[in-house]
Amino acid sequence: MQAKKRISEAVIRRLPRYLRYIGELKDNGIEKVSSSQLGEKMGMTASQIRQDFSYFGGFGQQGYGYSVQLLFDSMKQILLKDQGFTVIIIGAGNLGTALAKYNNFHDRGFDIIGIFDINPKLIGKTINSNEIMCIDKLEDFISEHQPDIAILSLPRSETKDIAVRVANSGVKGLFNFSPMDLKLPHDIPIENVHLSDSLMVLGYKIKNFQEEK
Amino acid sequence: MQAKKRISEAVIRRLPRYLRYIGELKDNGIEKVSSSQLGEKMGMTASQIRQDFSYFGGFGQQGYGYSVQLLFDSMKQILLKDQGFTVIIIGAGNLGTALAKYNNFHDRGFDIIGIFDINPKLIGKTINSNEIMCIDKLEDFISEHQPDIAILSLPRSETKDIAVRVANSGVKGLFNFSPMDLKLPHDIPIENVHLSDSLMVLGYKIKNFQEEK
DNA sequence: TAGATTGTTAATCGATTAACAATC
DNA sequence: TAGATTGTTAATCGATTAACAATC
Repeated sequence: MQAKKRISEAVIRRLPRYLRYIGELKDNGIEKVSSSQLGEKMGMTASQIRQDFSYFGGFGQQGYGYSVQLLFDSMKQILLKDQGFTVIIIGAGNLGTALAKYNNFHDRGFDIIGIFDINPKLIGKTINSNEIMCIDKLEDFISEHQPDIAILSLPRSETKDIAVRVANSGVKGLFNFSPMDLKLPHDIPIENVHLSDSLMVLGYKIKNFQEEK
Repeated sequence: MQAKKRISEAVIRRLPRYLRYIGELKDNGIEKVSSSQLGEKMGMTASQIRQDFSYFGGFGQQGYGYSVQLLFDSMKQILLKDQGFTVIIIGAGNLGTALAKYNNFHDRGFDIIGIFDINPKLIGKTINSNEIMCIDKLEDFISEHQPDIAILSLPRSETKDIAVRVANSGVKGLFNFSPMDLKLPHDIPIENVHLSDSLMVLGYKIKNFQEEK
């Protein structure tokens, strides 16, 4: 086992991808895999896979490879808390609703336990057995249920204020969909999903695709 | 102007972020900015900003800095085609609908010109003046309107097939929301948005946040 | 002109890949 | 045991930062 060092952002971002591929192997009843087989499948070098896994202690056996089950369990343990994570969604517009109904979150260990909006027409409605609550109840709900994560699917203009409120109340991380870089006085992990940024990257690549060949 | 070399992925991914910040300066009526001012604002080094801009020829003047207007126009020109991009959305479920209503795409130069679904209950409905069409009409529509990009907001099981169909019909890039890595026989740009991967990264960071301090 | 700030080259840092001894 | 494949160290590659001559 390698000496414990800080895991780089690049490595962290590969972990969910490992989990997906290993889960697939498991679902196909495959019991063992070598770093070169997995590398082939994932389009990366065997070396990088072994290097990445070794940051967490290494899960393999020389001469054999990796047990898919062990790899899967280890990766889950690295990424999830024992009970998974609890999540609230703030903003029950189209995007918030879509996210509330998105089953992949639950399947990957993220449970939505509350949905909030300011619009009286939405409050009281139910999405996947979660009743939409008035945003006035945000602080009370958080202190009672201690959700780990708040998903912010709000208009840009509301995002900063609400982010400060949830961070103040003790939420541990933010998942932000507004097209802005949230800067808070609180030092907590924030994951931004900038859909139009991603689309622009795609546009750039399309534009420059032909001439690069 | 630096010799023309391949722009790295890292640089490309920063471009939309530059555009956002420069647009903000412009909206605030600010006329000039230096690399160090911009770096301060964006949380990056002045050196990186100058290096990045120089890949595209450099837009500044020694001793003065950068004209915000020129920077904005240049960045738009680098990222967008003259007429912007045309986009179709395939899959008008919750996520597809949310994306169809998401105004940021339009504001950034991406115009949605068609929406498709397989569900007869949705076909004929209208989202932002786009009527949802039956997926049977996909090929005809594409050959008539030549959209640049297809957004795939489909069930995982449908994604691969539809991706192949649109790529065959001449769509130039894919924006995929299914939790899988699309591998196609066609060599075209694909941008994956893996929401649960991002959420897992956030989970990991939350889990490891305290002990790192 | 003097001061400021660029664009670019060189130095550093970090991430990926290669190599190989350890060992199952 | 012999063959295979890991975990880890060393080498390479690429990206970021620093330095500075060019020049507005």
